Amino acid sequence: MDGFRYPQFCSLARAAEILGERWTLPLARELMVGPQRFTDLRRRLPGLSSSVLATRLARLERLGIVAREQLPPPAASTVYALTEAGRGLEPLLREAMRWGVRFLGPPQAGDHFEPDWIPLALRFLARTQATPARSFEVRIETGGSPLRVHVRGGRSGTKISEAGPPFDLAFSAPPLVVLGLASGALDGPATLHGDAVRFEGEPEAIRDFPALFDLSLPVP
Amino acid sequence: MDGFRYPQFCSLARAAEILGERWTLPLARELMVGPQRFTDLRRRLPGLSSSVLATRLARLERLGIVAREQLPPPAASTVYALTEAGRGLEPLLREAMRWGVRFLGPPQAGDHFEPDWIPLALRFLARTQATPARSFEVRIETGGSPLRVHVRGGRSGTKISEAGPPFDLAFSAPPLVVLGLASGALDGPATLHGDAVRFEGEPEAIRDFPALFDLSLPVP
DNA sequence: CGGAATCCTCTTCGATACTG
DNA sequence: CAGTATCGAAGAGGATTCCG
Repeated sequence: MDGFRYPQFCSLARAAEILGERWTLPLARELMVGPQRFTDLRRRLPGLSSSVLATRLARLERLGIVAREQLPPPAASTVYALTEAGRGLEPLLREAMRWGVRFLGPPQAGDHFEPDWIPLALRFLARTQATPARSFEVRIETGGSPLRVHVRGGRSGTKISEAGPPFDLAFSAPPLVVLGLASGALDGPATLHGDAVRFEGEPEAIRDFPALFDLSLPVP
Repeated sequence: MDGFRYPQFCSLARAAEILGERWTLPLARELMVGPQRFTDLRRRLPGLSSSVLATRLARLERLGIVAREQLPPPAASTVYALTEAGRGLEPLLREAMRWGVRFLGPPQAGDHFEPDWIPLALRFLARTQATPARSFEVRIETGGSPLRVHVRGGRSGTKISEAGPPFDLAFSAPPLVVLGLASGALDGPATLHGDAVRFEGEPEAIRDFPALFDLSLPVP
């Protein structure tokens, strides 16, 4: 009842027993964005049935990777959040996301997409070696209030933070355009001056933007 | 026929599709040790049937993660080796191994164990922050010829290499004793002077050995 | 909203046996 | 040695329904 067991004395096998179940990795990614309600998770993971979701959450809770929390009265509801052990998955998810980029390819019909995957991806795919000393405020248009991410290159790699600090260039674009700019799949200057994007600051800075990330997408 | 597909435009989902199948992660770990024959893999992964192994290898080969190679005439035989993309799994496996340590626990009856997992684990679990400037030659007793690993602490983290360079302390021990010493689960000085271990050099250096690794096992 | 319970289908696993 | 072929059993997945 507690999943498959690899008969091996190896910590990688233990990790694989937990994470190797279907949907567990995408589920962990969603929780990495922030605490979510059961219904949020169902919406964000189309194809995942409620019974399987309940099973996965129960197991992760039992293992101490996820914890339920009660939201304060106004919005009284249960949310699922990562525990310490769950947040410890970040390096693993980061490397999985990096490795998977080579298999990403262009979006397929029916593929789901969440705007707030972009801030997560920028965080996970930020270069850790020296990058150009440029700073950006990226505003991701979601339909609702834009997500804001501050991106700063530097000697010790790219740093991602909440919006706020000064910037060379701020630009506002739809999620997939941000991804295209970060990967270099879209031509920076042309896109910046196109209809879909608004910006303020130094437009030339956009040329350095892709260098801040480890993200090379096959051009669609 | 090509496995489950998560309907998501996300590189983590692509990685999960490939690595989420049963046995794939342990299989990748075995290939990370070095190229292996079909039969080697069956022996090293008890419980994995030949048909499933063949299926996994075929898929990984099709995806360009594993390649067959022919050994030169004397030992004419096929081996499976990681390609570039396969070797690119190292950071992911490293983080999975690190994360899984918290679930490792003591060996269970029936758990399989390969001596050469120890060099791999030392490599993957080496600390990346500053560690004590001590160097060790670790000789892992396998029953056959000992595996040798050179471990050196320093300002930029622990470095693992083939045996060779000078050392403060060299010691020879069975695999699980090496693991116990690295994790701190075994008392260094007592173990070193016990029956199971032979050493040369500065015995006091053993006290610094656990500090060179990110490995804290729950004491059995 | 947040699940638990059912039911049914479809994989997939693992064992075994067999072959070049 | 390096697989393929076959097969029965188990389990996972998905849809749906119902309930607090």
